[in-house]
Amino acid sequence: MSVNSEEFRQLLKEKGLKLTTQRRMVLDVLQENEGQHLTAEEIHEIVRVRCPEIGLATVYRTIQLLHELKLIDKLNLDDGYIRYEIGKFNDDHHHHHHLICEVCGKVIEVEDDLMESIEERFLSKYNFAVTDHKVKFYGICKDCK
Amino acid sequence: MSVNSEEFRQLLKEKGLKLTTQRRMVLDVLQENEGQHLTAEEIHEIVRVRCPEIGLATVYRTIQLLHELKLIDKLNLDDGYIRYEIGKFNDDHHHHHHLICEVCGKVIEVEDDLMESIEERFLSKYNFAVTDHKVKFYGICKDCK
DNA sequence: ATTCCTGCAAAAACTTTGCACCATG
DNA sequence: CATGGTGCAAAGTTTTTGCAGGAAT
Repeated sequence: MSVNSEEFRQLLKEKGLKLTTQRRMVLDVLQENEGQHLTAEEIHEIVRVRCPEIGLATVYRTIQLLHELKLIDKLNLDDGYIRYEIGKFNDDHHHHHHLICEVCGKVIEVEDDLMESIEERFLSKYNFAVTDHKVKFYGICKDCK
Repeated sequence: MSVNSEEFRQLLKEKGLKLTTQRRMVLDVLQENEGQHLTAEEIHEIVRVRCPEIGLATVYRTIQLLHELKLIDKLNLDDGYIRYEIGKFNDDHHHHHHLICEVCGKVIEVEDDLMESIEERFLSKYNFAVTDHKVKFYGICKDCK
């Protein structure tokens, strides 16, 4: 499920990169906060508890790296921040979507593969081979009705 | 299809706002560039051809206003810009999705209502009433294969 | 040792705000 | 002529970059 230090070191090695305390800690924070949608600033604040000297720039650089390594997923909830979460699609493309309540702003995560039939249709209709998707549904959650 | 000056004036009046040359021109540009995904800066440059004295700040303010009036649609292609396009969902919720090619970056627009069955499912499964959605599919287009 | 990384501060990029003057209704 | 809008410039935010010192292999 989660990536241990040796696996991480190996992934970095393939790109000629090194495993540093800072990289390990940023990944740890993301892994420990699965299901959260954290901004760079939020990640920085959490990491700083254990590693007070870490700079925000390093967090930004690490986040980009983790995204390139496909360890984390980027998402945009239209609030002016880019948010990140640990990638759940490591285990065989099990995507999830976000239901965003327009009243309370709550974000509900949904695991669902219903999108697959649509993706097949795009292949036959437009000859476009979908490899990933990002879906946001806006609406009203059960508590706000 | 497109919003004329009187309709626009009426929409503004309901909010106690005035119809100005600048607002009319920004809306014109968006309407004339249907299918494009324009940034504030791009809109500014196009409007400036006809109205050289318009300021970028006015474009930003107008864009926000048009979005509140639901005349334009906001979209994010993860390139660091917020982009806008004339809303096609005026005519009875006929949404469209974006197919983004990971090789050439081309954005293909797709009109499709296949999402409806999924939305119905969210209602029964999560009691979440979807009112809107934003969908981006990433993949490889036919030209890049 | 060499190469890569980090922290800091400065810069960049995008967007918002304040204010005096101007335009609309 | 009252109210709201505009342009400009300044300030705000979020993110990126340059560089000298520090850490990893």
